[in-house]
Amino acid sequence: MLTARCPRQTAESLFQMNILSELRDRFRPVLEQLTDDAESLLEMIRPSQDPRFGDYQANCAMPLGRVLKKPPREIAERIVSELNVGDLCEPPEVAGPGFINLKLKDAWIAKCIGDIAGDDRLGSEPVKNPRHIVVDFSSPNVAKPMHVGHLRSTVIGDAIARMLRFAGHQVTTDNHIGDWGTQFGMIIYGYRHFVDADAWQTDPVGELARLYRLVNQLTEYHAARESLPGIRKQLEDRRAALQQLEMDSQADDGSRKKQKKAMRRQIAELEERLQSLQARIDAVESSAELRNQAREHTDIARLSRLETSRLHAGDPENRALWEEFLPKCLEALQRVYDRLQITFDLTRGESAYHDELAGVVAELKDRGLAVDSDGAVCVFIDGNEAPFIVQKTDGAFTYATTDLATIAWRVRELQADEILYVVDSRQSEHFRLLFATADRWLEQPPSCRHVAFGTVMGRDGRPYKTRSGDVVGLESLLDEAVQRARPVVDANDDERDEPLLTEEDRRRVADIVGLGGIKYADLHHNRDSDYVFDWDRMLATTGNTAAYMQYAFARICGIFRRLGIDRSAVAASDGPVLLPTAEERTLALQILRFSEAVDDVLADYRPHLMTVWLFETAGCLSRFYGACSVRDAETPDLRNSRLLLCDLAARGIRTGLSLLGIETAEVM
RNA sequence: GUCCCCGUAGCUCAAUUGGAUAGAGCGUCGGCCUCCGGAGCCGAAGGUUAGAGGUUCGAAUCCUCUCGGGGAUACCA
Repeated sequence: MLTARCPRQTAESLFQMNILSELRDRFRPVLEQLTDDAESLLEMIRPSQDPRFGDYQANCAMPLGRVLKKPPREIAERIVSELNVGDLCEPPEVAGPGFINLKLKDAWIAKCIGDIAGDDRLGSEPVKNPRHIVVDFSSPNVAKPMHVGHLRSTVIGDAIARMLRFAGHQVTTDNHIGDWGTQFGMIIYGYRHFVDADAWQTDPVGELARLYRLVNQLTEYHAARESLPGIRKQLEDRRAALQQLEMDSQADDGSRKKQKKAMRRQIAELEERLQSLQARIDAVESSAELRNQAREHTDIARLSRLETSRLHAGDPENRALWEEFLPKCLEALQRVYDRLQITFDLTRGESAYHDELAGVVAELKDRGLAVDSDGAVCVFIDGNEAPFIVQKTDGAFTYATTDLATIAWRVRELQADEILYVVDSRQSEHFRLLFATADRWLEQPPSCRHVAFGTVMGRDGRPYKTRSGDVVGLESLLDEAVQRARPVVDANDDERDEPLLTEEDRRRVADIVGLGGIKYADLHHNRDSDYVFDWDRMLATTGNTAAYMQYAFARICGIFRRLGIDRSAVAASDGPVLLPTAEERTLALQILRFSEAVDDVLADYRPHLMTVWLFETAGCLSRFYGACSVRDAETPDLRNSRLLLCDLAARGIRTGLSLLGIETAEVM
């Protein structure tokens, strides 16, 4: 099996190397003769799950059989007889109820490998109709320190933005930070009453975080004390009711059983709430200082809300404090983003839209979309019980109003075609109402999409917290990741006869492995399921992890280094692509599927489909190593061909990881 | 109460959105090799896809009900 490599493609002559698209192009004219709706049937051409059924399969004969009222096998035979795929496939086979199985010719795979050998995009073609897509992600509240909850939005949003950009879309990443909300009133109040002047001088951001936590704690303390008697009463009532029910009913019928069950659950919930309220109260009362502060600031909740509304009303002193606090908060955020290598084109927080909110509400009312209801201004969307509140009884606007103003701005100023919100799935109702409102309000509403994701859980199956029950700060999380990655890096290098890494190298590699591990663990889960945060699995050197993938890359680099061969020289050389073994063929085909992986991710914004490709590629690579020696290849051509496969696999892995925001190291 | 999501191997997750015999990793057990980076490769065990009906050539996936878990639910963002 031997095929001459095509002449190098120039950068200008972009070509397509997407097997699925190619096959669909071949099927299209045939299917168009049979039906008006060829496109939906073309979707049914897909990679085979089982290699026994070839490389790809077309499942369109069965549904077509129903429409045309003919046996599906007969239709499949007809499609096959009219299909022109002789240059790329072995003769197609019809199997089962009417599956058409397609096996690619080795020669064609080899030719395609030759075509993409010099291509940095591995044959992934930029989209023909680029759109302007705003990706709204991360969006922390500035006065509060970032925590593990912000990680998913940040990592998933960044990966999606990178891939959209790679695919050729115009992308604007926008960090819609919370820089105008109630938390600012809280730190203003805290600053006025509790600031530690020395701490403020040396570590302003840390001091602001402390002030926020303090005010929050005191506020919750008073709220807890206030609600405690009510909860106790409820609990007693429930317990009494349950007892009554148990005495009344000798014979349990179904509904009574259910009632009791519901009651027990309510009791358990109340007990839990009572416990956590009590813990909050105890935390304050066990410290003399906090006890005093609580006594002196009984009205803290109302007063800090007042600070917020003063800020919004333009009070010069509060405004000055805000101006002073904000840059320091942004700096702290930037530190985290720098470490994660995440950038935003825009950081337009809520404050940027403040002046437009009154206009938004007025316009909604004029258009009859918003109405007064119980003193608040609301938009009601059919089919939703909950209102979309754009102005509260006290006259303040809500995040609903801000989000509407933001959409309008993005359409007006950015000419955005599409907006993606990478936000926790718990906010899906908000977005449903937001999008429905925007659709009715704007003349040319953009296409909006809530890219939702689940909660980060601990190993106990509950939301990830520290042992004391606090949320985990993001910076300490990143520190721990790097710290845990270091022994893994050390162990690998120490095993060598001659260690390759300097102290500085090791630090850098630990950074890459640790931070990559955190990102990869998040991204390799289907985004809408909750996922369990587990250090050991995250940094494992086996299995579907960043470390394993980074290792696969470094291993190839090591082979080239040991053989004294420059990788770029291999990609640029002209020589035949040879695929004599099953392992070489499988690896080659897998490499050609890179562009499918990019398409799959973007079809529904699911980065985990890229990790699937990466993991399968690494698997193909390992099997290839086992079966095919590069160094001891029988002929120079074969060796060169194998080097080319190695180089392409390495570049595929590096590119795939980089689209997920994950780095690689040539030596690790 | 209403609405939304979920339930797949011991554990963590997939399953190309209705396709063929439900797949990986970890863990367990058993093999391989003087192995270019073994962080490897091959194999085994492990499943009534929570349960019951239904739709059709075909269901983990769609519909109905039951059980179990989570979330949202009028002025926090």
